[in-house]
Amino acid sequence: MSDAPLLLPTPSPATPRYQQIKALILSRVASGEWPAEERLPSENELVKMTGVSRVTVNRALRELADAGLLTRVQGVGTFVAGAKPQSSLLELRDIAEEMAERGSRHAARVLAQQRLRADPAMAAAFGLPPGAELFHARLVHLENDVPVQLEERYVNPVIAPRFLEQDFSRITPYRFLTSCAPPERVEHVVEAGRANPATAAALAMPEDEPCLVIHRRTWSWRVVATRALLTHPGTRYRLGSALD
Amino acid sequence: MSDAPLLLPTPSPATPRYQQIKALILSRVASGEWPAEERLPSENELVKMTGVSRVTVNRALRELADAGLLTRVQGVGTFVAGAKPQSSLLELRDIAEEMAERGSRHAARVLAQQRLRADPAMAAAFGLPPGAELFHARLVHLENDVPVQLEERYVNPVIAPRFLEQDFSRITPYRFLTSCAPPERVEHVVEAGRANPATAAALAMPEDEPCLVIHRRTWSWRVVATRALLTHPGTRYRLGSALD
DNA sequence: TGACGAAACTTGTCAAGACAACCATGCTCA
DNA sequence: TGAGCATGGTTGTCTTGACAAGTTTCGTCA
Repeated sequence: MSDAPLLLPTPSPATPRYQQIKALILSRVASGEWPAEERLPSENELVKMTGVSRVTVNRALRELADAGLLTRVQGVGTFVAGAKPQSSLLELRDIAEEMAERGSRHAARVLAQQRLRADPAMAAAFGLPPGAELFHARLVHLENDVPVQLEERYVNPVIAPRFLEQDFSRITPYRFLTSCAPPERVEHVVEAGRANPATAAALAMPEDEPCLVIHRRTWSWRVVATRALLTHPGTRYRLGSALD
Repeated sequence: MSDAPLLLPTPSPATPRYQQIKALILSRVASGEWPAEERLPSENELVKMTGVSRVTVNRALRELADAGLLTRVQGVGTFVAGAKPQSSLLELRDIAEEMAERGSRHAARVLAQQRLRADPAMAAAFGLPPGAELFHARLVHLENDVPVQLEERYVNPVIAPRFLEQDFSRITPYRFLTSCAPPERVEHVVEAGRANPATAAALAMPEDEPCLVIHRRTWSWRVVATRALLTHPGTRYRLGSALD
């Protein structure tokens, strides 16, 4: 058993060892090598495998368990947490940040970015006259190359005049917009539906399968700043939210 | 310097020492002895004060910092985290108040109100040991005599010791609980499902019809205060809310 | 006076060893 | 056969000791 390649050869200056252990575990779980309910090697085995001390292995496993990825039972072992609500997707917080916290890679595919004129329903949602100009972007958020959210974003030009110049594969609309105007009020409507052909194609899911749509409006400076329709595959989703 | 009274004299069998350190810090912060922005004693000073090793002090401080109660700066020190800087984004509203604003009449039917022991999943949601005691209430909210929401409410007894004595046909659990402890953090999980027989009967809806379930956890004083499962008929629901 | 640098102090991390609490297994003994 | 116990393996926690990395302070030197 070669124990070298499991960790970076030299104590990498930037990332502590317990983080490397966490990344190691995460990668094996993500790759399917250790499926759900699988029992992990014991702490002592991981010590032999990685060459670090048991305290370090323990800290890595404990933090992953605190985060909900693992389940630990004293006297028995450590297990990959079952398929629970744990595919937390979108948040009130930045979706890219959330993924980063989970150790996932975020990417976004921009499908459209344009100005358009509000139809009566959209105009009413913004409190603007019908035909008023709005900005619009449509993008798909990917977690480790898997599509997890379709974002239809409508923006009041008054709030973010430079919205159309942004590169949303580099900065999420959420992040850009909150930098333009802090949201003072938020409204959410949750809707259970089924994927229409366009949605199914964007999210790489079968047509007519169940999905959840979050309608979100945010106000800034007393006017409706943006409206987002966030579509997720499946019947369950975590609306993260928000602390202090 | 007497170091004895700061910690329990004997290594208390149940609670580990790092937990005792955390409780010590928490109590001083809660009592106002260490106000916001105050600098805490250094790790080495806490070692002298408490008699435990620095690793143990470090773990206690690190976990409190992870929870957001403290701020740590390498080379400088540990500080009590400032007061809640910004507002909560998702405001919770009392369902009875919402109805009043709409000019509807609210009523509630209490189906159960009891104490129970947490199964492992519920215990995990609360961060309590399995078998811990919880309070529970099940009630149906009526809008103009029409059932609109089935509320399954689980409560951490520490937060609301008198929960079982309340008459929830007169005051909503939400209203009572927010009077006990202000929520500082909220988490929502949305789930689309179909009504099982019990739910259908409670909401006077056909069995197997679509419904939306909101799982809501709220934190107060850094612990999980309550968990609510709110079931609504239909495929659309306005989560509400709010402001600064 | 001003710039530089050493020293002290802080937090961040890791190692090695130890004991306790808990669980599963298998063995012994009635 | 069945109950009870010993044993080994697992996680949970703690201590001592150490080094690294960051900040502040203050003294020294130009």
